Amino acid sequence: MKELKKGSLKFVQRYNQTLILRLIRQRSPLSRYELAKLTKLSPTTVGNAVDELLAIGLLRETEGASSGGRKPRLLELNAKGNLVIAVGFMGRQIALCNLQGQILEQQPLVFQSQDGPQMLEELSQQLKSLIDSHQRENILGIGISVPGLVDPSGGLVLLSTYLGWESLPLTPRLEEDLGLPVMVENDGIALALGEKTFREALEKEENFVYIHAGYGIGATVVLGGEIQRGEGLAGEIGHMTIDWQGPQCSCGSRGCLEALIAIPRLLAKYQQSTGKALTFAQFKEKVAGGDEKALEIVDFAGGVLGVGLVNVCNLLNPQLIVVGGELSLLGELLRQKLCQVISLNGLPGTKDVQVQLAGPHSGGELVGAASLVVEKMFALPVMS
Amino acid sequence: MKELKKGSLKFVQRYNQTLILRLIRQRSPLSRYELAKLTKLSPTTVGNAVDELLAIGLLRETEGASSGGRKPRLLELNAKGNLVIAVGFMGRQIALCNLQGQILEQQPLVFQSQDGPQMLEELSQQLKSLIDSHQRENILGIGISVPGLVDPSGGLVLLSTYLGWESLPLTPRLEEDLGLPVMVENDGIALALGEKTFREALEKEENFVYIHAGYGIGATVVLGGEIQRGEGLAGEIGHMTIDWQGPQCSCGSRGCLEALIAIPRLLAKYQQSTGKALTFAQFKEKVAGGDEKALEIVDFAGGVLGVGLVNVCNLLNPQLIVVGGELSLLGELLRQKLCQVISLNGLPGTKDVQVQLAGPHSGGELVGAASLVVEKMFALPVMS
DNA sequence: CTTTGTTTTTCCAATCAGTGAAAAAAGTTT
DNA sequence: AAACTTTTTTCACTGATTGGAAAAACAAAG
Repeated sequence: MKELKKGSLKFVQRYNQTLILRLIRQRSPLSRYELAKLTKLSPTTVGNAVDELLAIGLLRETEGASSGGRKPRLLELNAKGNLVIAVGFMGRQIALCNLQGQILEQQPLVFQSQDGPQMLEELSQQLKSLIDSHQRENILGIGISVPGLVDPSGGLVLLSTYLGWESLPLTPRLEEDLGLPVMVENDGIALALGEKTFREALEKEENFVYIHAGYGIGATVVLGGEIQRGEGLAGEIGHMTIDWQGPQCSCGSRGCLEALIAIPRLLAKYQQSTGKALTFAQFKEKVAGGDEKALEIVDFAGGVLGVGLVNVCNLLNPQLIVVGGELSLLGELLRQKLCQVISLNGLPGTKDVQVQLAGPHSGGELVGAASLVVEKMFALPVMS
Repeated sequence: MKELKKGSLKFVQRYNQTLILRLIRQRSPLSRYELAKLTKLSPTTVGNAVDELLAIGLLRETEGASSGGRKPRLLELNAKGNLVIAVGFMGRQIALCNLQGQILEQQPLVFQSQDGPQMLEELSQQLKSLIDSHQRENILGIGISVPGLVDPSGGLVLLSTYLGWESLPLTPRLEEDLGLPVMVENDGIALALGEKTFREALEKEENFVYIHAGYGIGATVVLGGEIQRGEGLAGEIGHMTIDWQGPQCSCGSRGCLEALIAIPRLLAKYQQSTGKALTFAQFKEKVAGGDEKALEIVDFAGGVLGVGLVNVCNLLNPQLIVVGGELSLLGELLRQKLCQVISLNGLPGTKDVQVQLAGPHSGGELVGAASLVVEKMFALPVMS
């Protein structure tokens, strides 16, 4: 049974306050009067909650135009005074974002030392100088996206071969150094959370799957508006069996998605049929240039990934699939093949799924990292 | 964005009341004193909530033994005074259950008329006589499990080819006739909900997948303690592609789970290799009798279903998989093959999943139907 | 310029759920 | 019978929401 906590009056207050905050994010600017109508809370309650949010500095008040009566005092997010630092270890970038997930400032994350735990010291230094160049009190927190296995609640990086980290208490150390809240997440989850957080303001997509396809293939599953982690390791779509008697995969199974269409496999396939060994960047150019063999391989990749997506759709029936990762750089061609396979092989009900590529507009790692902190601000409280 | 409702004081009260009710279900009998300690609510609050629950008749008070002080007045569920009627259209049975999901009385559901909407009238009659033979005020509601497409919130059966129903307003009609709350669900979901509801009292399994494998193959996904319906049609695991270039399936894809191991396929396979056409019941006996060809086919079915389960585990990483449906009658042999495939082909983290057969102990359709009503009683309220 | 009407915000008394401590009740043990 | 324990009830208090009324601020009409 879920660990259940008692309900209290304080909880109701925090809940309603968050409700108001979310409403303002979604449809700002709003007056107290409008908020009261929308939430069906009493004017008093709205007034008190707003006063508090103003005092904390989360909201900002501006004058509105009268529509024949007293001028409304419009409320909106105080974007300037609420900043978030985003750290992306995949792309080795660091950025300053606002609450809407817009990047205000960006700089590369550079390390003198080799990969390993000692990077932490340098990271801390670089963060410190970024914090000091702005007002510390305007910074809400720091979100970090790390490729690897992460324990977000403890703030640990359990294992990141890419960075040479193992059981590194990232969050506690930085929090002590910097005196600001710090949150870590796996890069895939951060990406999906970024999509969810900053899309939520616009539309309601409670059920979607974010696919990261590149050198490996993973997925992040969001159902009922919640990221689903299962017992901690959900989303390993890369080792889904598509071809029961297909080629052996490193995982022990046969015909896994990854064994068929991870980037190294595609490049190998290209080399097999043409004799040319390419990097992925070169391959991408071939595709853009209309190279026949390359297009064939994109078609193949789309076909296989499409079958994988059909499997996912049949099982979870999401409203949206976002395809990110390097493979998504292959562009519209890939997307169309995916849609084609889905509409051909999907079940009647499940194939109305939208397929989108996570283009540059779609945030990326830094926005995902920022969303770790932003989500907290707008998350409805749970009983405590 | 989720439709958000305001928080109110009344909500807190209802929430805490439910909290107490759930605690009593889980660890009854409990005294008010113990409840206050467990919930960390004040004695006053617990006292008031319990008084109300007693007044409604949901709880019962008994005398406890003193441990050196005043005798505790122990509280437990008032099982006798809170009954639920369960209707299972798959097995055509009707039953009277208590809040723990135990079946107290069971009778076949018989119809004079042919399949079709007119069955409803007869159902209503039979329910009426069952209600009249007990005290109406002791009956909390009626839960109905229907094979087919169901809209539970509207109480409609959208389509059930098996029963010859289409767009039938089942719930509204019965509620009008009988004056009791009625709930419908798809049979697969009801089964899974039954597992969830009556297991919750014992252990916490928030992430599990219920597989119904028989003439068709479906799944019900429970993540974070919530049944996941996606956009309405989740769980169609039967058309998951396992063998990319395998045999054509009726759905348009190739090598679907159903195309490989639905019961008709298994029987056909048996006929192919032995020339004998069997019913499933006969096939089951062959298996029990140790018939070599039959065992081979069970092994095959387990192998294929196992791959499907690995795919599910990799994606969702559940804690438990319950295999129900006719195929589960093949017993331990099948289960062991499934476990074997999972431990061979699963990823390191995801293969600690438990696999259980939904044996007769595991409730079944009627318990699932009953759980529709019971769940409502113990569900934590949401803001309204 | 004043009056009237509208829109928005603030104020106020009332309600109601939860709190914590103390009293009361009901036992057991010495 | 007295002392101690355990459990329940009582009571005065806090604090969040409520709904209505008053006040504030403004536009348009007279």
